[in-house]
Amino acid sequence: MTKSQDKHVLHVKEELAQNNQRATSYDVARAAGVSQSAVSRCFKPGASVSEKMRKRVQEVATVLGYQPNAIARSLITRRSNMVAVVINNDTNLYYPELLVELSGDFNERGVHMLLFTLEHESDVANILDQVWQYQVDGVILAAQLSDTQLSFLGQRDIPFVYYNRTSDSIPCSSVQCDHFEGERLLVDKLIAAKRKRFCIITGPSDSSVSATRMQGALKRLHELDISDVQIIEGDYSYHSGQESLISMIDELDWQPDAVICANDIMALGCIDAARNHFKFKVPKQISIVGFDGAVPASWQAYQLTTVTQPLELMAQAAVDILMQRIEDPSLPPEKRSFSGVFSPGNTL
Amino acid sequence: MTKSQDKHVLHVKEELAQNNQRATSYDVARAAGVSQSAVSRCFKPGASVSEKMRKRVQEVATVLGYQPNAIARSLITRRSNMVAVVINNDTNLYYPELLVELSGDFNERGVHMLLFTLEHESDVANILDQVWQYQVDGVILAAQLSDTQLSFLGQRDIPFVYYNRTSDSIPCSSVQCDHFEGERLLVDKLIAAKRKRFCIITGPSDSSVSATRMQGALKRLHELDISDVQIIEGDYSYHSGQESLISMIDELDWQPDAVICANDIMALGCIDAARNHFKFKVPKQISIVGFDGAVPASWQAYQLTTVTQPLELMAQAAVDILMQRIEDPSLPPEKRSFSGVFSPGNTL
DNA sequence: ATTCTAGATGCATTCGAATTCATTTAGCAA
DNA sequence: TTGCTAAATGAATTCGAATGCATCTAGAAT
Repeated sequence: MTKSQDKHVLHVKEELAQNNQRATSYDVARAAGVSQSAVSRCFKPGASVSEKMRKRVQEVATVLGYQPNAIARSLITRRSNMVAVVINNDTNLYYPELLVELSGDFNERGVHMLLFTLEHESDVANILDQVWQYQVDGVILAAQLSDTQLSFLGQRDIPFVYYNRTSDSIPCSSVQCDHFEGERLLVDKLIAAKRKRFCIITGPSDSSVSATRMQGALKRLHELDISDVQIIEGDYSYHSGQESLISMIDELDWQPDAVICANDIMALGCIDAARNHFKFKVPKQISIVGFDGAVPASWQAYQLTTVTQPLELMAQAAVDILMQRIEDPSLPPEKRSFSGVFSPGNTL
Repeated sequence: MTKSQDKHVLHVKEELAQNNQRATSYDVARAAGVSQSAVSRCFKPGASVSEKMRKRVQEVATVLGYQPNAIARSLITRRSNMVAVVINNDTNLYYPELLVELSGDFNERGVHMLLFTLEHESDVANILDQVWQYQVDGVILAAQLSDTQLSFLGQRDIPFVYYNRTSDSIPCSSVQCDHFEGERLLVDKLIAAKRKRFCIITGPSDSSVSATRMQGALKRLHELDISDVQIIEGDYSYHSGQESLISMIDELDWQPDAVICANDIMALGCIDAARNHFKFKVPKQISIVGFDGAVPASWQAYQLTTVTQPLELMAQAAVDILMQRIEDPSLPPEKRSFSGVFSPGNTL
């Protein structure tokens, strides 16, 4: 860089500083004595620019602290490089690994995550408007939507992937753990352990995941001609696991030797209630199984027998499917299902 | 709406559908027979528009499925209504409530969260570039940054708030739990329980939170003239809690009657190791305390004695401080500190 | 009826980068 | 040296909404 050029650059820099402005591609162009198009091209890999130009522009850009404005770029390219992740509160509380994994996978592809958490189901409509306004390239849905809401996305041609959920009436991409099969497997294990009196603690009634799991368990029990089954509704929380077992035994007067919980956290509550409230030996007097492979389930105090969701694979698959559909929107919906992995534990 | 107007609107709608295009404010204007500015004003609360106009435009907008393009708006208003949340992986795994709380608070104010998770500290620089490119209005930092990196934000006048961290050399806003005091309190409780032989399991060496907590504990022990203290480095994980206690006793040959863990999760690992590996009675033979108020710490199997961070208040404070500085960037940095709340538990 | 004013509306410009198209330059062969 | 091609560069336009400014309208005051 010659001295006079250097001066020129510094002059532009000072000018920007005075007006408290960010450097734009025009500023860089002006400072480097080239056109704005040239600057733009220097930041696009594979563009037709001479080595000299690229070096010069990069130098000036560094001095001015220039970085392309992603917002302006999005406007013209019609690609925001942002995806929305819609997740209900519980999902993040019970599987915090999901967000971490998704975030890592997206970042590797230069895609950014706009996070929407749902407190109430009623917030969904509002959130979909936001999603639409922010021109996200795609959406990961880890929350339950109505068919109407799903079709909102479909009609507007926003690629999306359902995580651990699906819709029967609307064609859509999804990634799932095979809850149904996993739960069948657990029932078989309980049977093998000579369990006779079954009890099921479900998740909240509006959870499709819970519904599928419980159907799997019930179907298998039915196939095996077992009808001694009590069902009680929980809400996925540790506390509800405790309370459900207690009211099952104390109020419904039904003493099970096998408890099937719709998720791990309730199973842990259940174990504690069995041990502390009823002084049961687990698994000697009562077997307890969960579903998920939550981290605390493997802690020594519990060592829960459960089926682990391959969360990492599932997240990767969701990202894969979504990104493919963003690249090529004409791709048809795809559903991927992963088998859960049996984790023996010590409660069966 | 007259019949002919209706027809006109539908014509525009069809045109858009054919070209597979989103409706813009121009389309709405064209369909409604008004100017683009008018449409824009109809979506701005408090703008000077007649009731008739507003109604007409809203009608047409609904038919065409028009929503203002947030990207285009950001470009002209220089406000993206997005904030970046930079969080290291562990933070979300150990306190998933934080993201949920932040997200809720921001959404209430119509602000959206761009999420960045950090796997390695080395990613920070890269992420700061992204943050800059996306023109976020502000940043919440729940990850450790170097002073150089902090000053990157400072120089560029991006408002930011440090969560549970601070910098001594760079003036910055922050929200913190008073780790130091909280830890002193725990020491006093342990002393009151007649504990003599202390052991400390720290977090990773680069964690400033752990450092502060441990300083608090050590300072207090020192004041009380207790020098029988062994220190071992953990990494915040359950597993490292277990291992640390085991190697403390088996390898360092130091049998403590009080264990101070830098966080709750390690304390839980520690409890399990004490009970299962060493067959100790907790708290009869050994006291164990943590810090955080993590959810599993209160489970019946553990009932950990700990100090709970008022996470909700802290998140709200962080959002408050940040939003204030976004509205008025001339505001000086502000630091808010919250006392932790003693949670008695049953391990002391 | 005339003047005045506040409110409503439209025109034209702006934000910052990408891209098409036309033009220039450089490199090489003849 | 001339002619040709491919690469490099710049000018001009575009994306979609917001806004300052000028103009127009309607209702009130005279």
